[in-house]
Parts: sequence; C-alpha cells; structure tokens
Amino acid sequence: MSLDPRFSDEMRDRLPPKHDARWTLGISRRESMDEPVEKATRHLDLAARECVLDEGDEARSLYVILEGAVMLSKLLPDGRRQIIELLGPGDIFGLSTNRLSDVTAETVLPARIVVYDRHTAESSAALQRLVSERMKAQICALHDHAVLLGRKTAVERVATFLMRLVPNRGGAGCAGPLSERRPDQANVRVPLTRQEIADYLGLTLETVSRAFSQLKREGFLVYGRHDEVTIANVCRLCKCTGSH
Amino acid sequence: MSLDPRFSDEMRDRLPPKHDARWTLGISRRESMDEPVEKATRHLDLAARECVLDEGDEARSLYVILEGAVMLSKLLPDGRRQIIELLGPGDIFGLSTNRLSDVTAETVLPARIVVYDRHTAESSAALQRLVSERMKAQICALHDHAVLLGRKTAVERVATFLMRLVPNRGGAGCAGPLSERRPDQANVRVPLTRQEIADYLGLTLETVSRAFSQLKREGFLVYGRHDEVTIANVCRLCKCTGSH
DNA sequence: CGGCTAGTTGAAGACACTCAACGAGCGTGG
DNA sequence: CCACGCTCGTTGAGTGTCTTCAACTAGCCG
Repeated sequence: MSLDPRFSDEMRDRLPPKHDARWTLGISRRESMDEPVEKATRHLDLAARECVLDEGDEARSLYVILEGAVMLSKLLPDGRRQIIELLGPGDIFGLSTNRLSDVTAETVLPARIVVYDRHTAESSAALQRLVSERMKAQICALHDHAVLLGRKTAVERVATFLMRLVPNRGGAGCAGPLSERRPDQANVRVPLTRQEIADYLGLTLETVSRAFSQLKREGFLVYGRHDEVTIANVCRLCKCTGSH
Repeated sequence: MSLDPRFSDEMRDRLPPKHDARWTLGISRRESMDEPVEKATRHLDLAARECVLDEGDEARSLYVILEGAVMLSKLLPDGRRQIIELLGPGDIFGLSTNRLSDVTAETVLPARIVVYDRHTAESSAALQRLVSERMKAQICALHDHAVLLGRKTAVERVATFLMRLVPNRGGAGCAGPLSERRPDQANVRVPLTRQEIADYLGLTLETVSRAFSQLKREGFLVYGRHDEVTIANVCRLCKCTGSH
C-alpha cells in the first residue's frame, strides 16, 4: 500500500482523467473545502487555464477556492513573468490594499470558486476568520518561496516544488516515512507545463527540464504516463531541497 | 524646495546622526505610528541589530512597530540567508499559523515596538483591523519581491531597492517628479550593509557593490558621507528597476 | 600605530540562460 | 489511414551573468 490510497497505483488507472477534484495540487493539503455559510455573490465553475482576474482589474471581492487550483502571477512590462503563488482548496485571493488587483489569477486545474463582495466578506465573522487564517498561511508560504527564489539552486528549486505536490510531507507537519520496510514512494501529478514551473521557480523552461532529467537520471523520479511522476523515495528527495 | 523637507540638503547636515526616528527605511511611507489604544503586554525599545524573535521561537504575540525598522529573515541549514521583508512603522510581525515563528526578526534601526498577547490581539476590533490591513499590504510587498527575486537582474534589483528608500515614489501612489524645472533629486540613507542588501536581494555582497558602482559610474547616484546616497534623478532611476 | 570591519575591484570559474535542433504526443483534415 | 501542423518536452553547444576567491583601501577605535 502506498502512502495515500488516493495515489495508489491500483486506483490511478481507474480515476477519471482530469476533471477529478481528487487531483489538486496537494498544496493546501486537502481535496476540497466546504462552502462557507454566507450567501455568495457568485459561483464560478471553471475549466483549467481560465483567467479569473487580471493584474490591474478592479478587485472588490473575496474569492474562495472550493476545489481545484489557481495560480497568481505578475508580469513585467517586457514580458518576464513570475508565478507568485499556487493556491488550492480553502485558499483565498482577490484582496488588495487599494481596490485594484496586484496579480493575475488563472486556474491551473478545473476549479470551483465562490465570490463574496467586499461588504459580505467584511461583515461575516466566519469569513473574517477564514481570511485571517489563510493570509497568515499565505505569508508563510511566500516567506518560504522567497528563500527558494533568492537562495536555492535549480535542482533544489525543482525538488522543493515536487515535495509540495506530495500531500502531508515536507512541510512543518511532515508525517515522515510511513513504514521502515516499505519504500517511501509517492505518485504525484504535475499539472503545470515546464514553462509554468519555470515561471514559478524563477528559472527557464530548459533549466527546469534539465533538473527533472537529472533527478530522473539519478533515480529520484520515474516518469509515468501523461503528467504523472513517481517519487522513488520522498525522504531522499526531501534532502535535495536544501531545506533539510 | 526638494521633494520632502525631511530630506532636503539644507536640513540634512543639521540632523542628529543615527538615532533619529525620522530616518526610517521609507518603506511604510510614514515616520512613526500612534500606539493602538489597547493595553500592550510589553514595550520594547531596541537599538539597531537587536534580535526580537528567532526562527523557531514560540510566537504567541503580535508585534507592532511604532518607530524604526525591522528585518525578517530565514536561514537554510548550510547558512545561506534570505532577508524576507523590511518592515517599518505600522507594520506587524510575529503571527504564524502554528505557534512557532517561521522567521527571525531583527532591528535594522533603533526601534520602538509594542507587543500584544494573542488573546488581546484577537479580541480587539481595532487591532484586528490593523492586522488585516497590514497583512494585505505585506502580501502585496511579498508579491513584488517575488518578481524581483525570480526575474530581475542585479542592477534592476538594486535600483528597485533604492527606489523603496525614497518616500512617496516608485510605488502605486508615486507622486511623479514634483516640478519640471527642479532636478528630481532625493537623498536617502541606506542603513543596511552590503551583505544585508545582498541577502535581501538574493545576490552576493560583491554583486551588490558592483551594481552600486555601476549606478554611480553612470551618474544615477552620488555617494554622500556615511551611508547617505543622493539619487540624481528619481524618475530616471525608476526606469532601471525593470518595473516601468 | 595596529587591528578590525565594511566596501571596492579584479580575475577566474560555475551555473543558468540563449539559441537551436529534434522528438513525442495529439488533433485535424485530406 | 497517414500526413501535417501544433504544442510541449528534451538535449546540445555556446554565451553571459553572477559567484567565488582574493587582494587592497578607507574609516574607526583602542
């Protein structure tokens, strides 16, 4: 039995291909989230690679991701792009100090999102708690990401990225290898293109590809079909992240 | 008359050297902040380079900076350091999802800081508003910084850093050059060492030094005494940041 | 004066980037 | 059915930017 029944070999082939909520980015460590009780202004049901919000758009709403994944990115005038955050179920976006969004938000996976207007968001205690909780978590994630962008090598960045895709591992609440006897494997899906990973990790797509190849060559990874990757030994990969 | 009377040539020489609250990092665009009404658990009155909180310390309190500047940093196990955020009056820190601080906090300038325990912070509406407001602003700043770390060249990073030191310029609320006839000058103090700037910008101290030298050679900067620098033309420097 | 720290500058090297070719997978249309 | 075009990923060769290592200077304090 592998780490998580959701990702076991036996089940993998039986899973519907893309449109399954079980395939999240593994980032927020849950598959989906219950909808907050307040009446939402709107519900969004989006396919992958749909734009939710553009940098500079008016942003007077609170967006809560129920299912799927969203990426936030920023562009420099000459076209250089940085993907800032990858968000999953329970995460929020759309808030900003002034009334304009400072980032572009696009879906990475098919996503269900609820939208609350500013007034509803601010007058609901439950939503305020959610917002406060999630902002703290996002700030922590941004801190880690700053270390990655400022100080890590290409292979360390890619290893760190892959570790994020493994549920319940690598973070503060790392479960550790489940059993001594079983190989510490994990199957993950990488729903981002090399270009997107590169823009997230502050690299070029070629460098990302080379880092993947190197990890594969050295036995850390085995490519599956489509965008599936098997991490041969999660603990060993974790040692490549520079953080441990 | 220069942009801001605090930074005019005429006044500069008369100012007391370091221990003046007027010399903030210019980051939060204000000199100091009124103390929130709630009764604080503690008051801290710190010199420069004092440690407030270590990565991994218990963090059950909310820290509010009234005056001065604080830097948040993280270390990798092999000693690589990334300075994550530079905070000024009005900014907060110490919050984290779990009960441990994810960053180290040290003063950059002499600082006055008030500390509220978790319970006080959570039960005061005024403090909650402050926290929410500041967290949003910090997330925006972290987004910008991710772009810098992921996508900007060394000179662009240093130029962006210098622009942050100029009050009311470069950001969303950039005032623009004040007058057509006057040179668009600004005098700033750079209270960080080259090593600290390097750790903030994801570079080495030599690269930072070379970028400063290049900007000086090309007439963007004139070195003053101590850690003072004159930006010959703020608008022109802003074009070196890659953001405009 | 000597010792210390901070900053500058040069030379050589490493790591990631750029440019380019090529291959796999997939949908379209003849 | 296969050819075709398209996107995405891989890999190689050469280049460039930033790093590393090292020497040297300026300022400060005892």
